[in-house]
Order: sequence, then structure tokens, then C-alpha cells
Amino acid sequence: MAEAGTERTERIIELLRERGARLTNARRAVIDALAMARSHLTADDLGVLVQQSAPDIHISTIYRTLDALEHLGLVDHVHLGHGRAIYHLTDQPHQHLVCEGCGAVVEVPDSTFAQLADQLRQGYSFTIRPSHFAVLGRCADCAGVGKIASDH
Amino acid sequence: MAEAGTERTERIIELLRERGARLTNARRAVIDALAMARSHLTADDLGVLVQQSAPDIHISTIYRTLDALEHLGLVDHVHLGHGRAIYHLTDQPHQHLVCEGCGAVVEVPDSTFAQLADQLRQGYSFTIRPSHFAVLGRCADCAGVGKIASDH
DNA sequence: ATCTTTGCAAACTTTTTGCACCAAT
DNA sequence: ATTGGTGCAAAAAGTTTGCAAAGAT
Repeated sequence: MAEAGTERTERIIELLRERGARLTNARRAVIDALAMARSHLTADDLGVLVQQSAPDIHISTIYRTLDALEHLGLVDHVHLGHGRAIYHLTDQPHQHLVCEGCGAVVEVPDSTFAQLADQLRQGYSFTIRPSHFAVLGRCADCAGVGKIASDH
Repeated sequence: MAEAGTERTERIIELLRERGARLTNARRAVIDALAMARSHLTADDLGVLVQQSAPDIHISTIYRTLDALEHLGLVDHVHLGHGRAIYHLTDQPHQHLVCEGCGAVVEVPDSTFAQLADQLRQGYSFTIRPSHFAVLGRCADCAGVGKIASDH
């Protein structure tokens, strides 16, 4: 278990205060968990993680915290299949490739989508929102496998 | 109200039979609704539409029908935010741009993503699945508006 | 006649909300 | 002290499932 209160967490907390929000245990815990996570987390994942050190933090608080952090621009979420959303901090912008075979989330830099963004802006007057869509497909490991694994 | 049993519907039904599935009222009604829809439909939308002519077709049947049609390769779905999914026939492959401001779904040809597909295949060994991801952003009408409208 | 599909009701999962209490500023 | 945040329990929203009856081949 990594140590809490990393520099990354502190930076986010500073932004939170700058933007006039209160710092609570729940918020620190959620930010911490997001900052330390190596992969992307669902609200439920966060609940489990946070409750390891603070069992009283209710899942509804996790949702409200994520909501608050998102309104503050500190967190963003991406919808995967099945209505689940994964959350991540906004301090390291990136896009998501989600494997339909194994569920793996691959992060790729925003720049990968620069040309697509241009194309859609020019052709359709549509402005894509960086960091907020997932591209579905199959990762290297799952590419060979014929069937699409249970997407529903 | 358009006439049922269009050529498009018939083509799909033929494929359904070829693939060994039974044709039922529910299936015909769902295919018909999808074939005639000018926009993309959620399961609930389909329920409402189908029940206009066949009130006994239950929403759970709609889900099972969509599931069956999807397994037959005749229907595909795309997840939007909030856990809702929209369904469409697979006979006219396309990609979806979803506006976070007004919810509009813009369809663009598969070819738009050809280069991105190449790039991701080469750079990440990731094969995107055409027709099964939505790109989020803002349409022309909503681009000016500053705030992201209630995405949660 | 056989095997699939349907209708219904009830369960499930994920997320949201009302409200009284508690905590951060 | 004031306002915003939290815990709980209960409700939503969307989807899935068990089962017996009905339907397609």
C-alpha cells in the first residue's frame, strides 16, 4: 500500500481550495485513491479502496465527492459499457482505449486524436471533448480471439 | 406513421432466418422500428414505438430481442452516458458523434476513422471496433455554450 | 411435437435524493 | 456561527432473470 499524501494529491487539493471548495476526509481519500491508482476506477472501486482506511465513508458520499470534484474540473469520467463509469484525475490528459475482450484500459496521449479532431471540426463542426470518450476495440492480446466477449 | 415491412426490414428478416432464428412479432416489430427510425433509439424508445401497434410486447422482450439480434449480428449498440444504450441496425455501418450539450447523435462514415484506426493498430496493437464507439463532444449549435450540460 | 420466445413480476446494479446531523471554514 | 458535506435509508433508472404459458417451426 502506497503512502498517502503524495505530491500529486497535494497539488490537486491546492486547486480544490483555490476553487473555493472545502477539504473533507472523503475528498482527500478519493483524491488520494485516484492519484495512487495505476488503473482507472469505478465509483464502486473507489468505495472499496477508500473504505479500507475509512470504513464510514459511504458510497453515496463517493458519488457526491466525484460529482463535486468533476464540477471543480479536477476529475473526469468516461463511460464504459454497461453504464459503469470510470473516473480519473484531469491533471494528466489522455484518451482511453477500452478492450472489449478483457476490459483493459489503454491510455494514449491526446495528440493521437489531433487529426481526427481537426477532421471532425472541419467536416461536421463537431468539437470532440478530449479525455472524455473511450474508443472500443480489442487489445493485442485479445485481437486474435474471434468472439466479442460478453458486452451485455 | 410510415408503412411497415419495408425492403430494408425484409432484408434483415431474411438474414435472421438464414442464421437460424425464429421470426416473431416482437422481432419483426423491433426490426421495423429500427429500420424506420431516422435517429437512434434506446430500448425504452423502442418499447414505446413497438407498443403503439403491439401493446402486449413487454420491455423485457425488447431487451431480449435486441440481445438476440445483436448475437445474430443484425443490430449493434453504442453506450452513451448515464447507462443508456442506443441501438441500430448493422446494415449501414457508421460511427457516432454524440453532443454532450443537446444529446444529438451525428453519424459519420466509417472512413473518417480509417487513419486513427491505422495509427492505433500500429502504435498500440489496438484494433478499434467500427460502429461501436461514440465520440463525445459538442455539435455546432452547442459549441459556443460554455458549460457542459448535465452529464450526470 | 419440439424447442424457442414471450409476458409478467420480481430481482439486480448503478446512481441519485431527502433529511437530519456533523464538520470545515 | 454559518454553510456545505456526510451518513443513512430509500427511491430511481436501466437492465436482467425465473418461470410457466404461448408461439414458431
